[in-house]
Amino acid sequence: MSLRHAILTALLERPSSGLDLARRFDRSIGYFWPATHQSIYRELARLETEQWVESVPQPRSRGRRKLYRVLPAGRSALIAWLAQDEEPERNRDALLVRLRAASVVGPGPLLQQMRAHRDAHARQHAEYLEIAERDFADVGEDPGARLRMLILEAGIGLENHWMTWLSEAIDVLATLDSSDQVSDR
Amino acid sequence: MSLRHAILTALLERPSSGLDLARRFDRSIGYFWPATHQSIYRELARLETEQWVESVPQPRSRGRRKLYRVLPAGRSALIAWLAQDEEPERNRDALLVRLRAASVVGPGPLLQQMRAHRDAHARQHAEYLEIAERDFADVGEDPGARLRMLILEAGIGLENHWMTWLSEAIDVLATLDSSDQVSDR
DNA sequence: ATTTACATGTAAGGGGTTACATGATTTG
DNA sequence: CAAATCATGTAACCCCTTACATGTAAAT
Repeated sequence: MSLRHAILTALLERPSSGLDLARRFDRSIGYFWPATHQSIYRELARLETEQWVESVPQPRSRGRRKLYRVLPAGRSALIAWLAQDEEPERNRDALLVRLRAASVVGPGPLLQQMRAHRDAHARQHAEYLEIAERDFADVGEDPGARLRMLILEAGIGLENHWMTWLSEAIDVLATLDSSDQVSDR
Repeated sequence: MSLRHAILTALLERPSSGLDLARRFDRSIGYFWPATHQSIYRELARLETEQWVESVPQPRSRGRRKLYRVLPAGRSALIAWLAQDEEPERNRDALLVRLRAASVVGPGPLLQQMRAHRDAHARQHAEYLEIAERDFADVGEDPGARLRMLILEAGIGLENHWMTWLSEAIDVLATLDSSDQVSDR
């Protein structure tokens, strides 16, 4: 149930159209709460019926652009949501399922895939570092910026963890593979 | 689409009833692919109609216990799935959404929650370490065991990342809070 | 005018969660 | 035999994904 709160947050930072939101998600909040334009539009519609946001049609603009803005009730709801405490959710990780399967039926072409994952995480890591340099080089005293920087650091650490672990895992798998100790049955 | 493959893997490791599977999930595969007994039963039913598994009713046992076993088609399907490469999926993380919201409307009682999260991750970390000592103290040469150990190490590293990051984040938040630089509007 | 790009939406389906329902065997 | 426990299953709902559809303005 976090999409609506992510949207409220983004709209508080800057009133936007649905598509703008989708684009902004792709390079910030979407890193830890991915959302397509479809799900964003759906949620915006709900938020509007609940009077948590309002929309103003923008004539003389492309398409049927509408600008969304958070209403006081939406702001209150966001603050109320922050006050609820929730358990840490367990994340699903298909790669670990695959590795577990490999421990039973043999690794097969998994080594390749883990290299691809390692590279993907390395790319994401690099992207985060770029953002850090570009947006947070001199974070200063602004508390909002320091919190956003914290979030980015969570992402950096996470990618770093996966890069490190995947490198080690790849080494182990390569050894097992070459020594042919894992057969297919 | 990984639940079925997680189930196939678990059943290959040991033929089980649905409830047994659910219990085993809670202390192994479920760490990275949580599943309730309901979802497991549903998936088992599907797997059976596809002839990927078979079930043998167990009379003289409690309830209407059925023992599930993987059929050759299921084994092949699992191996085929291992051969497909998939992109790393983006994990959703509500806590980071909350932190982002906090950067806009103020942290409120978030500090408390982050302490709770830190403790929860510390507990999970400790649990993983126990498992490592109990089950992998002398992992030896068995390739299957080494792969399962790798998976555990991924979990340990992950929990470690969150413990570390949360500790730092808590420090930063505490500073911001006490210096009252984040107001509620 | 037609095409391209922008912008909002609809529809179908999948997978998971939660709450509830039912059947069968032990236990007291 | 009643209650507790084990075991399987149903139903409703929610959110997300994917593919498709429609409307409006700019570009050529």
